[in-house]
Amino acid sequence: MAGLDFDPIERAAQLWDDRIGDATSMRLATSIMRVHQLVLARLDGALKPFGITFARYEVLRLLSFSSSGSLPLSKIGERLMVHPTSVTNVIDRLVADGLVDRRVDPSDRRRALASLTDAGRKVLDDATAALVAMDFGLDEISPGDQTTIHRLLTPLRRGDWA
Amino acid sequence: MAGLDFDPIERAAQLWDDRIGDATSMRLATSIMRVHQLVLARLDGALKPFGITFARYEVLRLLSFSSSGSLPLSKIGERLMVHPTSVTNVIDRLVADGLVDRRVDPSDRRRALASLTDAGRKVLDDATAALVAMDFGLDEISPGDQTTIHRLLTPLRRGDWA
DNA sequence: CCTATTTCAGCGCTACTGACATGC
DNA sequence: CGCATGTCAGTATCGCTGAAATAG
Repeated sequence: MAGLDFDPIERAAQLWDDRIGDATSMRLATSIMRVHQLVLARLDGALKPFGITFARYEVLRLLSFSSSGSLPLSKIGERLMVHPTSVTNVIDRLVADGLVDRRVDPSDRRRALASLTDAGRKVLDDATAALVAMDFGLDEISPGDQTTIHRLLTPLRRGDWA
Repeated sequence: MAGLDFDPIERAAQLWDDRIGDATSMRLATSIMRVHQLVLARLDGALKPFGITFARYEVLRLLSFSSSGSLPLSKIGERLMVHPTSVTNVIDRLVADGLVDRRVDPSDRRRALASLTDAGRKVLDDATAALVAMDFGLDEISPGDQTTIHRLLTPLRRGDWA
């Protein structure tokens, strides 16, 4: 299936180093693309039995963490760094599947408030157990290394908050 | 614009730790998703003036690195970990833009060989300069840390080659 | 009037499945 | 015939732009 007998990123990095120059950032950028593709496929695969994607899982989780139990769509987009139209789209599907309720905010009728249904909470709990059981697709990395990677990546996200 | 005054991933990790358990792998998985989104947007933004995406850039680069100057589409998919139908799609667009030539392999007429055109080589060189100038969107991370992250992520990709 | 929130239509991209044609 | 390579049709997901409706 794989067919390769070498690390394709390392190979590309060597050629880059020979012909172009320092390959450090090119190598990491390529790594990030591939690791994302790999981990996302694992997460979506684990969530498939529950009929949700990882993007939808993140919305369910965010709703379950909100103190009031509901959040306006704009807040969801802010927290998850998702475009407003994409939030509408994701919520639409979760509502259609009966996992989320949408209602108008009485205190500001421009707003739409989303909250978990009982079915949504059940799916969230089961999905969470599945993800924890597979260590979020990261079990080849030790907990210590996981923490290190997260810490070293944080400067990239610095623009996400004040 | 951002509106947040805290690290949303760190906030989610704290709540996770309180209510569910160890947040190490959940935090890194979420980090990977966000960092990918961020870096890809930077790369695609830098490549937009050249009319290509990062996915197409990777194909151009791979072709330029091949010793014979051309590669069968199946090989491209293998190396870049891209689905066969996606390879066809990407090559179609590169051919339409005049950056890649496609011809039948004389030695095995099932195969399609892709190679760079002169225009493709020019775009590749200019695009490479632009990406190097922006350090592949990773300039908030020191070269040493970039190397460390890449090394610690590698076990995840271990299944990509024998 | 201006602004904030959300929705809608539409476009572009990538991924995948299943089916198919072609050639080894 | 089986197998490999590639294409096509169709579906799903997400991302964005531009425009509109509604409400503060």
